[in-house]
Amino acid sequence: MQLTRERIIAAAMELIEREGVDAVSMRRIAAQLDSGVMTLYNHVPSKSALLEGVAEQVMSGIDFSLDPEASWEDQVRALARAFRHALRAYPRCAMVTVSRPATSAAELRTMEQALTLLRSVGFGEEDAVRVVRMFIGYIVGSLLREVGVAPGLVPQRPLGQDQSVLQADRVVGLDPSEFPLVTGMSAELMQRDHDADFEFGLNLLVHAVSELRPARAK
Amino acid sequence: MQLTRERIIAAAMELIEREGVDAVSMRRIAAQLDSGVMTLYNHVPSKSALLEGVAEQVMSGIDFSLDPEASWEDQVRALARAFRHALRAYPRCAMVTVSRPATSAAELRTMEQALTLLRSVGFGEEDAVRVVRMFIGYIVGSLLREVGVAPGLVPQRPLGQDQSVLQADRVVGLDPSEFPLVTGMSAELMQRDHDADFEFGLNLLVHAVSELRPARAK
DNA sequence: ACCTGAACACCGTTCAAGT
DNA sequence: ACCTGAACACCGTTCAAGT
Repeated sequence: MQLTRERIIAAAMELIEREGVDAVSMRRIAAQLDSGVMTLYNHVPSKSALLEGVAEQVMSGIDFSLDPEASWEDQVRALARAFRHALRAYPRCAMVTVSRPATSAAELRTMEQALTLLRSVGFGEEDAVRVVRMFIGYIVGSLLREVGVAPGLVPQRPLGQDQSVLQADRVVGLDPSEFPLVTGMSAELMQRDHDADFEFGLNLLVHAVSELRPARAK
Repeated sequence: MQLTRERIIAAAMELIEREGVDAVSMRRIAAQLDSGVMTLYNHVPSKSALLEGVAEQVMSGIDFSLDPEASWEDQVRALARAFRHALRAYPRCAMVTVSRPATSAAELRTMEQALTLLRSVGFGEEDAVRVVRMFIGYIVGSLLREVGVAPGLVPQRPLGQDQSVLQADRVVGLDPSEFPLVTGMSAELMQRDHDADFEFGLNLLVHAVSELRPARAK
């Protein structure tokens, strides 16, 4: 089968999801595709360009279809959920995506869509940008934690079977007198309904933003 | 001069800030400390343990001193700012920090402090955890973008002089008919007052959380 | 146009050996 | 207790050579 940029990106994404970014090497991808290492370079200029392709692939998974009948708050919610949904489809690839500058068309489309929505309901340029950034910050930050790589205690079953990740469950073993709440609430902290948590924060944000709007809208 | 864990971590942090995480290698750190590579392993068990040390160092920079006279909203704000402040002191090391599970005492202390504050003003266990996570999500997500590695358009002068980062300025060159707002607002999008942006979102969040509280407080 | 092996300048870490 | 060089099994990428 012919080697293509698409197949190479797909192989990289598979490998990232299965073993993590650190396991990705041009040599391993080539092996997986039954080709020589150097063959990859006929379709992809470098490893970092390949990872950029992965990022673009992840972001192109965002479903932008909005219900124009819905309230603008619901449209904001839908957009935020679509972003989150695309990232969650490939959690480890999503980490790669949010760890590099956004330059691809797929990434900019998200920004464009969000700005359009906010401008259309009366937000000024400056506030529109700030609100979008706040939502992106929240969505990305939540996902980082959820995937188990950010502050806030490691939350769930690890994605891989690496011991390095498994050992993260050691909230037990903390000094309860130093961390009474963390130890006492470890059940709360460890096993979470991430979707419910996300909706909780999303509602707070939408509510906050919705209170902000009328004051500035013409 | 004697080699110590502290000196090794400090050298790693310097290297990370100057050239980025990818430039960090045990060999380069050793060279910088005028020692053999293997000497490092007498003080640090592995490279990944070394990076965990970096993360702990970053998190230990959080200043937890709160004014007990202040309103709880102001205390929440102060805590959020202290977290952000510590991360911004070493932006590239902060990226390393938020990219790995939080297990160190310094990291857990942040969670403990935040939970204590929220519980003391009447939030239930579940809401306290959710609120803290929302703030962490926002702070971390904002910083990711601000440092220039997350979606939302590359914002500022790159930290290093690498061409790979410099080329990120190419919002010019986009098709204005496809991205009218992004291209039209590129000035807004590119040069930002990050502190003002952060305070903007922080205020919205605090306001949202403050509206949530009375409904549940006893 | 597409493929490729050899080679180069790097990695992290094990091990056996030094003081 | 602390240090270290050689060696091993890896990297990404250049280059010259093949079809």
